[in-house]
Amino acid sequence: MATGRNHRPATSRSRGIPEATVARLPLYLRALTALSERSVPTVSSEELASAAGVNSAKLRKDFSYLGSYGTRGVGYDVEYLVYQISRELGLTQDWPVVIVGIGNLGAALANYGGFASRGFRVAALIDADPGLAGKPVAGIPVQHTDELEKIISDNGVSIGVIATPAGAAQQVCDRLVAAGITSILNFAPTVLSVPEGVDVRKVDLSIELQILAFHEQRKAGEELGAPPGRRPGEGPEADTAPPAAPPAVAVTKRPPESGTDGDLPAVMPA
Amino acid sequence: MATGRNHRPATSRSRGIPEATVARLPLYLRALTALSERSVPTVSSEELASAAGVNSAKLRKDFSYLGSYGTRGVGYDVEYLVYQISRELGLTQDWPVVIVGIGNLGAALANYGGFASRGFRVAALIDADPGLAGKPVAGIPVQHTDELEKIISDNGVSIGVIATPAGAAQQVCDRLVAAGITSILNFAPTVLSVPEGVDVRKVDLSIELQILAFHEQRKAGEELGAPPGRRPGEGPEADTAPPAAPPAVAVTKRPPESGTDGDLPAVMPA
DNA sequence: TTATGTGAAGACGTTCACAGCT
DNA sequence: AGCTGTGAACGTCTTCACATAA
Repeated sequence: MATGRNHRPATSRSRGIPEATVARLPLYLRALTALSERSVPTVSSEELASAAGVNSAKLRKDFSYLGSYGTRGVGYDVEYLVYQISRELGLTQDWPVVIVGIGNLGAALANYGGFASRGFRVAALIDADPGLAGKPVAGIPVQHTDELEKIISDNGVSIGVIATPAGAAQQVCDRLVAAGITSILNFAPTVLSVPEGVDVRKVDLSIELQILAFHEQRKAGEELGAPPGRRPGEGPEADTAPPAAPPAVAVTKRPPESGTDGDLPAVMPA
Repeated sequence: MATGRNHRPATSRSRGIPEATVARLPLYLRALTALSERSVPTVSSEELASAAGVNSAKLRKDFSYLGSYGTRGVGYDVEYLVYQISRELGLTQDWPVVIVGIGNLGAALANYGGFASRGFRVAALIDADPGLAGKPVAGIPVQHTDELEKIISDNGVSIGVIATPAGAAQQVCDRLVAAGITSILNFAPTVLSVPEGVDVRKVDLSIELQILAFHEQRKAGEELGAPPGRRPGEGPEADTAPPAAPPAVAVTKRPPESGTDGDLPAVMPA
């Protein structure tokens, strides 16, 4: 997943819903919402599972953690399930959200339809660039970073989205946390450190691509009838026997490590 | 995760690297690259783990799948590890990527620094809007969807990024796959169906926020000294005893399901 | 008869704790 | 003396298969 935890040992508390299940509830909810809009009254675990892209046993097990909301021999009532899952996820209440860092990505997030439609409300857009201040993005005027603390406390915001460059992320994070935010969605390619009790999830483009590249590489290898598990690449690789010893300055071949630029999300400074 | 699988039973092939480990390699790589830029020659599992935000036992176990690249009593050679991980991930080769759907999000992706810096090269930007055709985004001219197949085969592209609205995603996906793409990173909030052998990973904003909301809701409950596992909300909830029976049209209270708009990424049509 | 709900089995992932090198 | 590498223990997630209910 393009994704980070930050919790107590997962299935922590006695009647707690497993983390893996929580992560799938939004998927079910989306599929159910689509059915609801088509006025489909009931759905079987098989049908719903296929719409959500999981298998039906998993789906039934997931739902069993929420309670017994189905009817044997029939299936699940769509409207009822939509409501139960929404409530379980906390979407029956309103969640004001602030987005910090209004570059291309921040603007994309601000415009994101899925926000408004599910209990989330963009309460404010914040950027460090004074030139942006006052300019509306997605109909919401951008405010300057100086206002951050005030905005958060005035609006009772508890969820923050960080879409700044990597270099600014930890600092922004600290201010958000100090201002009372307890859940953070981080788009900057950095590991954020936060105090106990604050949740961080990360979305990291570059990581996702690298994972794809890994599998892509394997595919290319298998095509050529390579022995299982090892792609052909440039020889027997992790050469069973320990490498000729970690050389002081590598067996390199790598390009000169492409400057300092590193990994930044596409944004203006914030 | 913000993230989806699509593989054979995970640790499939005999000497295969566990999926969970693969997902962490990019994290280690980033931390190592930072050390490399600061010319740090070696690093211990403890230090590196802390920089990557994992614990050291996990990191050592992960590395053990790659081979024995460390030196007991000393630690790991930074440059050497950077190279080994890069190679394992397939980043020593060049991966041309196409981005389909050049709205705010697509533009953000095109500008993303992390792309270029790690073996990925934006080979083309594609959008369905004829008005965009020819206009440069991040220095690359946008091309029309009609050219999709040609672009992919001419450039030998095997990785595609979908940043279109949900409605267009499956169709774009089908064309990408037909044109020969075997790895897809999907930003559209839809379940894509693809043939065997094609990898899909998804990044889904709305899902991440919903997961945060779930935990946020729990926190709010616990503060008030609620019994473990159940937030106070609006009564004893999944009321232990089966619900008064799945009512035909729900116990509702839900708002009128906020239009049809649903969940779209913030983009222009593509 | 049909489809849910769930124990039990199995696969996978993480953590522990220490043997083995340097 | 110090830190890696890894079996073994443990926990979590998935899948199976069937009893249970409509």
